Amino acid sequence: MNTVISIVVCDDHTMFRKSLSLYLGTFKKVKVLKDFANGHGLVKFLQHHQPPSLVLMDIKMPVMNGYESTAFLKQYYPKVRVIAMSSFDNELAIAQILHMGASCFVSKNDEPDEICKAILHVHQYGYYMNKWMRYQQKNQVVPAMQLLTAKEKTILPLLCSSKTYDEIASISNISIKTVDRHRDEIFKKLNVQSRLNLALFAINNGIVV
Amino acid sequence: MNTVISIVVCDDHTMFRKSLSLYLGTFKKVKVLKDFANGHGLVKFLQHHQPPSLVLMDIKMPVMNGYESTAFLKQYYPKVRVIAMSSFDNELAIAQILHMGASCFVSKNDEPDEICKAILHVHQYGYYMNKWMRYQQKNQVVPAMQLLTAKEKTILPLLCSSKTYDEIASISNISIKTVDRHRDEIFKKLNVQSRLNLALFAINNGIVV
DNA sequence: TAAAAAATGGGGATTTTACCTCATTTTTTA
DNA sequence: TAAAAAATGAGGTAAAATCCCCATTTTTTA
Repeated sequence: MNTVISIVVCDDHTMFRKSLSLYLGTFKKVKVLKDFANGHGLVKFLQHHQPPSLVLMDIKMPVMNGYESTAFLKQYYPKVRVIAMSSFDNELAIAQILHMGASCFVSKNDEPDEICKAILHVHQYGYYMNKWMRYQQKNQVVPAMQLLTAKEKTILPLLCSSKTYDEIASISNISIKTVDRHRDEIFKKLNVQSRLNLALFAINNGIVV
Repeated sequence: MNTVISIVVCDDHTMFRKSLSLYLGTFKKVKVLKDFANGHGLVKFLQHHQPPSLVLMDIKMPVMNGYESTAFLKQYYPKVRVIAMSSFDNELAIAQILHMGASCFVSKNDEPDEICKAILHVHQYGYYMNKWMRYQQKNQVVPAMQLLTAKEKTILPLLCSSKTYDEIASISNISIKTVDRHRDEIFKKLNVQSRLNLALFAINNGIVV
């Protein structure tokens, strides 16, 4: 293929996003169409522009994170390939973003060269087997958030804040006892024993910011 | 001045570090000597090489973080200017790194152009007044860690883990009651009401990883 | 439409945290 | 060396969190 690969970069850190875009732009085969601080910018862009062939997607972003953005793309623009990026090389987070429809994952701790290979390979073959993908395939990792029910997912971020159960119950319009039950289930499913532990886990997985 | 500004970049994210280095290398006035994943790499480098005139220093890094690395540079290589960088634009963290001896702070959310200006200005005048520095000067921010005593600093990360007071006491070789007292003081000084709150604060300040 | 899963919430017990007061010893600093 | 700061720890209380049990209603799925 000699066509230029059009790319959009989504990452909340301007300096990273811009310098990576500049770097990628030095390759003849790649053209960075646009870059956004979160998925929302991309969504608005797609309303009036042709979609790129590929999106480099950070996982942890404000407003609209990588999980939501990837799910959106897969629903409305299924042909757009997504390569997920993250600074936390957490197997559950990787499993989650792949489950949302990402074609590949690269770590921000990888060499920049790795992302070039990923771009070229994903564009040509639809996948790229690096160490992260091999690990996922070998260990059949189940994404943590998959284990949680809809209600549990809404309770989770509240448990990761300094709100009391009283406040969480009030915000969620349910009784403290129900919050209690949901907490029980979440703890069991994610294998933690305290809200502090849960918060550390959630931060580590990009589930809460 | 027409001399080339020699720079070292310290940041644990390879992809960011490398692509930023490539970007900075495109400027005639700047030469990126070397880049490291943490302060320890820089320390080893300085044992056998001439120091750079400037270091771009991430705050949150494993092994040897930005605070420690800046303090080290100021003690043994006081002529080397440090520009601190971070993804969390936390005023207390900025105050802390400036207190350790950094000449300027730039956020990873700033435009890449901002770092160029900072480099040129710090190299020429020793300082660069951007919005972060203005805020610090205007509000006379006192770095949080400054408020804590030595013992409190050692207890802090333990409080941010899921250890019980029993375990913390055992690890620290003091009674639970003493842990209790230290916790009291830390909470008051940092104005938090729970360990979960403390952990979120500490993560947000790059105090714990 | 029947079965399964999810969401709801009451009762109750134990543990852990949070927050006081007070006092002694050790270390640091002026 | 005297004063100040830091580290130590006891006693006690109230609140919050953790972890069980149980059952009913609602929603989803096969």
